[in-house]
Amino acid sequence: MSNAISQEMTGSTQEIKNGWKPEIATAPLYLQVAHHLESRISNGDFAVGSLLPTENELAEALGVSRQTVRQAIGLLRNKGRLSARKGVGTRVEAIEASSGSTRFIAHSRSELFEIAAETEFVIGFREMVSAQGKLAVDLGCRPGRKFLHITGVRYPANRGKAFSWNEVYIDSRVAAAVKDVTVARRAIFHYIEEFTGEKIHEIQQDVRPIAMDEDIAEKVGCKGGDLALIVNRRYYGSGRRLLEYAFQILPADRFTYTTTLRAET
Amino acid sequence: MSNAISQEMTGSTQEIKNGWKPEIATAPLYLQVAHHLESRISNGDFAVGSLLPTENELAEALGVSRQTVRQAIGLLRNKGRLSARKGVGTRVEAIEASSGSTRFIAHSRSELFEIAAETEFVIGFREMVSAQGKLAVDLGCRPGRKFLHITGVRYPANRGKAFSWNEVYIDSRVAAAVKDVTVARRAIFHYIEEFTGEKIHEIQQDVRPIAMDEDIAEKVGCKGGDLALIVNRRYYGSGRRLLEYAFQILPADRFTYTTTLRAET
DNA sequence: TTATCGTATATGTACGTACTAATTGATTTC
DNA sequence: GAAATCAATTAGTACGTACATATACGATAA
Repeated sequence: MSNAISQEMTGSTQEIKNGWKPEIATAPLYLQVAHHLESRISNGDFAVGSLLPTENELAEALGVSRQTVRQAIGLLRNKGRLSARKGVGTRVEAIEASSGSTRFIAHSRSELFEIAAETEFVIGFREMVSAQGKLAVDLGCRPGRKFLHITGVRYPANRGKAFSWNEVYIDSRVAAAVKDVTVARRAIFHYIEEFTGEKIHEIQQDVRPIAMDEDIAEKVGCKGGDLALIVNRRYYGSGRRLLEYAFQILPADRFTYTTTLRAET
Repeated sequence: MSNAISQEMTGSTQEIKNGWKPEIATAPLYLQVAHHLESRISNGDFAVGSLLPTENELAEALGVSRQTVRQAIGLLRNKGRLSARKGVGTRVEAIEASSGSTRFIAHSRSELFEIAAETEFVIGFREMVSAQGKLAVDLGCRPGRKFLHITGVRYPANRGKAFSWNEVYIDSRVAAAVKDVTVARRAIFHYIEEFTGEKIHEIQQDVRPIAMDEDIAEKVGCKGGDLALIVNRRYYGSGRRLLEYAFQILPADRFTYTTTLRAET
């Protein structure tokens, strides 16, 4: 054992470069390394377009094995933050902010967190409902199950122009998780995870075009009949129990759904 | 060295279970294992919902290390074919064919291959064009660059109802790759890769809603003004050279864009 | 009968080594 | 000067080990 954690524990005063110091056994090491690298990138410590230190250098500097560094780099490559080429090195990539329309539809669970953190969901209405008919079908449950129904508008964190209309259905068993929330600054399912201690393992998301409804259009500042995207999400806990169902309506002229597909190797 | 490749080379007649035998050093081992597992899944050899043999069993049966098996399983987990739980095992997951509307928008490079293989792109029109104005902007190149412009309709492999209108722009330097193609049964960028020997490393894709144009509507069998999704794709070779730009228009009532977001751990 | 406590088993994490292969840049050669 | 060659560098692949941790199940005790 020669990594920085044990050094920390044995009271060694040797300082790891750039002030990094591993946590005390919360997250796995490769995740800590990934977060560390990510923050140093957004710090500008590793410039976009430049090459990262080599895997061996990083491993030595952070006091972990090269495998662990590779695992961390692998995560960031999946997210598009890094790209690697054999014989060359690992390059810091720009986060594509493709032409004007910002990315506000998530491609991963962690991105949902980030988006939610940058926005505010102002809850305007809430009631308990019993799933019947189309709703029961949408929720994939038998009629009669109780859900907390919440509606509201999502704003950028700085309270600019509203950008989406949101409706959320939460399983009554976990609805207490949001009973005191009037303005959500985190993802709703984050509240649920915190409340139950259980992790949302899977989120199924689908995107469809619709024509904007008259009164929803008014709430998000556009005209009825305008083109929009509706994003449906189903949140499943362990054993594929549906804990939350939500949909979101985004004006099409403001938002585009962008993805980057990469070669595996 | 005790894996099945070396056994093969030394002429050992020992037969690996289920007729698997590694190739002679073309693809990396973990990819071969991944493909092997995938084909056995679609064979029904590993039933959906059941647990795979343990990593150690697979490693021994295939004559590779557990690490290699894990790498292969990791790929298939990313694709959603498998899911693993600590202390339990690795489960074969169903490919979600969510309620009626088939998935015809790719989420990964390999999925583009698969979709293209299941469909036919019937080319109806082709000409050389010089990028000007909006096209130059869409293509992100300076005006005057030459492209081969191809348009046509994409059908299911069995030649049922048309399902999308397609337009493709190919960099003139590689346009020869498709000069003899009138019906494409593979992805266009696959022809380009074959022609140049260079791999398309990155594909950027964005999805937006539009109202269906009158004459395009006619070609895919729906009405003008109907809701549709337009999928733009930019194909980049090494050094982010744009080699191909394409867009595709899909009737909204037939197709939904579905994604599954999973927890990292 | 119910609750609790091991124990076995599975994946997850982390380390190590060794070698392969793509790329770059300097050097040599024509 | 241009082309071929070689050496150094860097990520990729593949193997090994060991231990951590979540889960299921059976044995035991209340």
